[in-house]
Amino acid sequence: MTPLDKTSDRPAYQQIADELRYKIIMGDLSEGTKLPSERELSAQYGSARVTVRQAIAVLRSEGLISTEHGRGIFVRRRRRIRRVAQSRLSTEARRMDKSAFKADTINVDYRPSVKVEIWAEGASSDIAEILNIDPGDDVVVRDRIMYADDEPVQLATSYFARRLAGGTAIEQEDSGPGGVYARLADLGREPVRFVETLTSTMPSPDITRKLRLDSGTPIITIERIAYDSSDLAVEVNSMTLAADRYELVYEFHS
Amino acid sequence: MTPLDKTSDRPAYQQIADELRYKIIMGDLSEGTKLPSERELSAQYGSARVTVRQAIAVLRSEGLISTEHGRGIFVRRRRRIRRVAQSRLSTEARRMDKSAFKADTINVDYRPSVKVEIWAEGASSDIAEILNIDPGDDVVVRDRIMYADDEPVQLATSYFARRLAGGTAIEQEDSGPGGVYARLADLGREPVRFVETLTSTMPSPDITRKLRLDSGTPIITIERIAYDSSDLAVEVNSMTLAADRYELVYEFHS
DNA sequence: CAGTGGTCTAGACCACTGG
DNA sequence: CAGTGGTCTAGACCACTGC
Repeated sequence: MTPLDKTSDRPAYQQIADELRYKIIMGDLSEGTKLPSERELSAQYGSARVTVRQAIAVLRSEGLISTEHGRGIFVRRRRRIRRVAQSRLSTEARRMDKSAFKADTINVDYRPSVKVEIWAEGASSDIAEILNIDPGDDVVVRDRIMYADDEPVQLATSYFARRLAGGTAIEQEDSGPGGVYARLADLGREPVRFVETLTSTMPSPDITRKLRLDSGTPIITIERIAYDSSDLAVEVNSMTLAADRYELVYEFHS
Repeated sequence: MTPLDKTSDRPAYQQIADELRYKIIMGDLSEGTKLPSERELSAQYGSARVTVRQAIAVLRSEGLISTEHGRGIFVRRRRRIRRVAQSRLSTEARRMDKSAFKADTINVDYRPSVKVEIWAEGASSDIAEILNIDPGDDVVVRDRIMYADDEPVQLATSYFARRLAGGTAIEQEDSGPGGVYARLADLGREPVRFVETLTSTMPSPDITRKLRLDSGTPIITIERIAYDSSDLAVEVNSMTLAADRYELVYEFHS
């Protein structure tokens, strides 16, 4: 272990973070490895424990480590789920009766599961405008939490005009073979064009809790609008992904 | 101001963060507003300054505020650049002599600029495999920093087989009308298919410095491979975006 | 139970900003 | 210069984990 350079301008907590970061990136400290305790590090570096904690906070905010109360400090890293935008929503995929999310998880050997809640409510002005209905008109809301090996990895909330989806399997937890898009196709409103708008931010405490995020984990927010062949919007889907669990793939032509 | 609830399980620094977060989200504290100083907050809440600093660190890590040494604490928020994947790379866009990045920035009234560095080097095994050349064969590297109103918002590094790009304007800072893709088209290798793979993480200190990121700002990493009409890769482009400055749009068909 | 991380105090000094 | 955020100390007690 390199001792602190007291003459350096670089603050002690940064020097400590630098050294630990280097060891993690170089693989000296590999995934899952337990770091020395805060008190040990404090003694090793001859700094106050608060200073060591500052260094730990830096690395946690970079997503490199996670701390577990009463257990210790550990090096993080997890496999990502590969989400390929086009293939997952293809008509063929539906024929094979794979929901898009389940298809995503299979290629990395995760066991997928989904918890669904469904209700109807008056549409917000944003949603109403997109779905071409009047504000306050009822929409069917499908709210899902997606799990990989029982860990939550994605939240998704879809909105459909109730005028369209009411009385169909879209209002059921099990939306039937091929999922909701197959049901829209049954209604002659098969979605054929999709527009996804992505942003990435740090999560609010609410999202952190729902997705059980470690600190230092951003979220990716995707707003997807699905259009039918008449270019009318049939679904609005607002998704929130744990960024450390996903890799997104888009393909397009010039 | 609500006083701290000493009986609550919720720690003091979280209660302080909660109240300030609420005011920011509700708009009581609007963009750019200066917060009370740490010492003032410390007095107001009857807590040690370190505790107030902990609350401030929470909000900073959520991207809600930024601190400026010697000046104060301010509410953050900035407009995003809308990056539409397909239209920006269309043949028409090239005909209009708009580089993709400049087109992105115009729609939000930013003044775009780009700093370019070019060199040749032996290809890494990853790059070589994609570009279908031997490892160590020379590649032309175009390294760019993109600015919006003189603030860096994106880093991008493109790789081309030197066998292909050598001696062309691709090796020049100014790659000519329509940019490098037009030059590839001149060579009969026009890129027609693009695959973008996205991830989002927290930045390393190096990236934080280069993009002058506030803490609490994730980055989006995009790896793009461009293929010609024979489905051969002609360019590998590795991009790093300041996530708080961007909104990405993808459109596709089922 | 011992050992871990989580929270908190009451100070101190430094470095930067702006009048 | 006064006021700001940045760093640091040397303690203290709490809450959780696992033997």
